[in-house]
Amino acid sequence: MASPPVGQTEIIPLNAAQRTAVEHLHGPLLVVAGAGTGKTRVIIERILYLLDTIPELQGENILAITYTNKAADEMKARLRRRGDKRAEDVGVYTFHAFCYELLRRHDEAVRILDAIDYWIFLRRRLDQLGLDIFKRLAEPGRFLNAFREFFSRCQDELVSPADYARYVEELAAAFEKEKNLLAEDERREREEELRRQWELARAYEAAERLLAEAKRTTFGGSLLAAVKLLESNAAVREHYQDRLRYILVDEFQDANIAQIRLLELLAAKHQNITAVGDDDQAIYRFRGASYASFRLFARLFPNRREITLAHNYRSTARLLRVATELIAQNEKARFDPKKKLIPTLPPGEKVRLVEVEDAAAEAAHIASELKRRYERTGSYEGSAVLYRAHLHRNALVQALTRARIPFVVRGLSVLTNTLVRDLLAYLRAIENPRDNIALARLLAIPAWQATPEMLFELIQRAQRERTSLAAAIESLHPAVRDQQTPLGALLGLLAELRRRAAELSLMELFDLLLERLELRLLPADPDRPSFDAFVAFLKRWEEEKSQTRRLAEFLEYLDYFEEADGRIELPEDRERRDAVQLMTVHSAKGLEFDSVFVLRLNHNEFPTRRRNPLFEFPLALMKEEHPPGDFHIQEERRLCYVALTRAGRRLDLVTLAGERQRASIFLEDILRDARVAREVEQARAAPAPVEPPAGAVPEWEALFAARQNGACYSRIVQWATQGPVPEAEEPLRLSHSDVETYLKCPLKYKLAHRWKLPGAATPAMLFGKIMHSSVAEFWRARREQRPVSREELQHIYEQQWRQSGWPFRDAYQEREYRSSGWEQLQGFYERHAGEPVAVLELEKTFHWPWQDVVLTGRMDQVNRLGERAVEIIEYKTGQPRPAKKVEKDLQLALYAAAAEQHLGWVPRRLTLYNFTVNEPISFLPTERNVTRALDTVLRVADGIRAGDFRARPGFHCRYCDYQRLCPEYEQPPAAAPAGDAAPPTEDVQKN
DNA sequence: AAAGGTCTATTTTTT
DNA sequence: ATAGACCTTT
Repeated sequence: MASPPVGQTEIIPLNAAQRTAVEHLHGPLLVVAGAGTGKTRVIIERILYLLDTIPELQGENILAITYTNKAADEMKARLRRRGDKRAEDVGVYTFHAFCYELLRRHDEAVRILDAIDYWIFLRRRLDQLGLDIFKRLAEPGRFLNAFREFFSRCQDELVSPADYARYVEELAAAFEKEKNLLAEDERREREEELRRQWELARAYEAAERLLAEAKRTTFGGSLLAAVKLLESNAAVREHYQDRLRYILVDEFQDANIAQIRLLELLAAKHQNITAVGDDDQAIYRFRGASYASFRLFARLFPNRREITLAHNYRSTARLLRVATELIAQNEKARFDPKKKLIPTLPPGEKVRLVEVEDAAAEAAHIASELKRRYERTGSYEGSAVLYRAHLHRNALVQALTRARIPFVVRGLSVLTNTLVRDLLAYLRAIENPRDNIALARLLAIPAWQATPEMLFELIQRAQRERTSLAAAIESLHPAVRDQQTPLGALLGLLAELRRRAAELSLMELFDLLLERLELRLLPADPDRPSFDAFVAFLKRWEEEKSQTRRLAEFLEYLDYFEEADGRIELPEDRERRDAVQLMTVHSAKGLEFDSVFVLRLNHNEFPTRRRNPLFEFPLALMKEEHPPGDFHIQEERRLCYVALTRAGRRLDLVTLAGERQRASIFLEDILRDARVAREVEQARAAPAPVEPPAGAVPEWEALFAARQNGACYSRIVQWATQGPVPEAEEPLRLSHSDVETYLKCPLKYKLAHRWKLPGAATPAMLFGKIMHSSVAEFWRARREQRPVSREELQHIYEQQWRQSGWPFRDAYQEREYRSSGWEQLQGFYERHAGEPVAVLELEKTFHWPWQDVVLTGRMDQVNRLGERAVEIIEYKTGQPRPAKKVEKDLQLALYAAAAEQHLGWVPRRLTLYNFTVNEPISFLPTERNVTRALDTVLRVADGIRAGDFRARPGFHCRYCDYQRLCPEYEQPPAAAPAGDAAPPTEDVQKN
């Protein structure tokens, strides 16, 4: 428990229902135990009662199953406390740990891959998955998460690759029969869908085969395999059936079909199975939990006994009244629609419902409430803030940091920690001397004594000399070679470690790095837990996952890890009690707090908007009936119920009431009945205090002050948000891509175009360049009246590849790009080889002074159509866009304007030629679109001149090079805990 | 009322 | 990239 239990302690005697559940001896038992009714206690007491009552019963005859390791550990600890050997021997497992052990008896070598490692496993074997429709050259891993989720869903439902293939065969057969009766477009649609299904079935089969060959399995796979083993192997089955005389399952509402089948098999002989849970708290449907686990249990064990625990020992009566009213709206979907919690505590305070203007006001409100309570009680213990999605906490984290309120965030990746990011920057700069982003980060570490101005100067020089930042340092300061200057020392350090990287393992190299940096963290350092988690991650990789143990392989792994949305989480912080707990509602399940805030109770936030998976698990394969009503809202409502029932004495609900915000339907649920509404006190919070300037977190410098030791703690985020900016050249020069970059993210524009810090090239960009220059070569020859044969074009193309090289590591991607590029070029050749040449310009650049800016650009090709009439052609690689989108394309509209108003042409036609489809789209931009494009340019110019460079996080961040420098992805340093964090005892020398 | 255009935000999590 | 919500136009 995250706080001392407010409810029933073990001294209070069991109530009648609890006692009946504990003392039930023979046959199946279903315990429907609402929130706070002492369900874990019943399980423990029941195990102890069985051991006491049946003398010949051994610990190993009892199996207790939970969902999380944490729950299992807690149960073990409570059994151990009994000090009874038999109680200690009771098998307490998670479902997956149990299956894993079962499988390992038959194959010692089997290992389980978690979701991220499975993603990486598949990513490295993409070429063997037989992908065609679900192949994306620019983003090879694009569909892997969807695949992984789908495979896992299949396994939850006990559907093997062979089962799925059979299902698709049936679909195909049905289609064959009907297809002559179908209208043309419907037939085509069905064919299309069938091909997708075949590919899905093939990929599932291939993925499982690859896992088996590598002696790996997944969580879902291990469950399916365990069930198959028990079904097919009588000896194993009977062994377990004999041994397991009593089986108890906690949180049964979250069981999926495979887990229920497993239990059925294990309990077949003795039938002594106890399922405990609360269907109102079923919140894991999205990962396969059955719609109706309780109903399935009832069907499998018709002679079960059923007990309902209704007395709640956690929450005040008022609070329960509100929570109960909410969940009652799920009526149709509930196992027992009438179930109600019975309060045992006094009425207590009213539930508070507060309307605030926006996210900042929400954060400010919660922070000031917390502060008020602290002033009253002298502690932050026992308070939690719960939210639906991690994103909802961002403003709050800032507000709490600013207010110096200690807090612990669950599920935060240490990859957002400044120190960890710095160490990673060192590792990256060691591995790749041309990694400018990493080096920029390092330059902002005080120990190296660089300034933003120095960085800008270096960037300029690197650009002029077409080299890396590191090379620019050497050429700017020849003195660095003798390592007398701080920058020289930095380069020297990187070079030394780079030399050693060949012979040292990752951990050896990392230790050497720490030694050189003289990084010393005191046990009480707020960064200690993040640092430790990071080191544990490195170790674990080296020992369990790596082939070579070398830095290069690790960085490849880490890139994939991040692409797969992997997080390195802090172990749960049991020590820091005097802190507010921030977590998602999901991770709050099973916990209780004296005081709970639930935030963002808004339409489309909580409940979240409905979203369907890319690959829907087919209804036809589902082994259970679908529940009535709107399942999404029901599940979200259960989640909200979980949130409300975490609270003991105080519950604060917060909703945004800004102009475009609607309240959550759950608030309506609660307020609909006037008698319940009376238990809620409604208020409107004071307007939010004025926010500090964009992106600024003023206290960072103060928070850094305590961390002066070691050559770490980069100030790059402050440089990026508050530091000086190189003077802009006036008039401002803007290309279409500058404009688009600024619109996407002003901070990215600032770093890429004002700082001019170059990001890394991407495979897609390289491919685009190769295709463009191949075509330009082709037209250049044609313009000179030289016919070009297909072989010559191929020669040109291959020449381009040779010149560029492939600086990326993914050989599969290169192969695919290379062959697909040639195929596309041949399509282009078919179309244009015989065409008369009308090329007026190739790669025509322009600088058009317009109003107070200069518009720049480069037209791929301009064809002559008449006296002054021209066609402007742009070539594109990658996913084609529909014609409608193309017609509003900013780039082409600007080119049209430049052609007409600056180059003296009459653009008759703008053509976008996409290589992928080999189908040009031609149009003439409307007056309106041109005006709009030019307006956009002016708007952007205004923003730039006003110095508005706020980061705009979003979808595009995924492939943004500057993420490693971005304030949106870096947590402010934690406030040092008052008092006990002594300053470093020695002033560490800085290199 | 329907259609089309524009804006906006893109989960939750265990093993 | 994409879907859904919301806004505008017909």
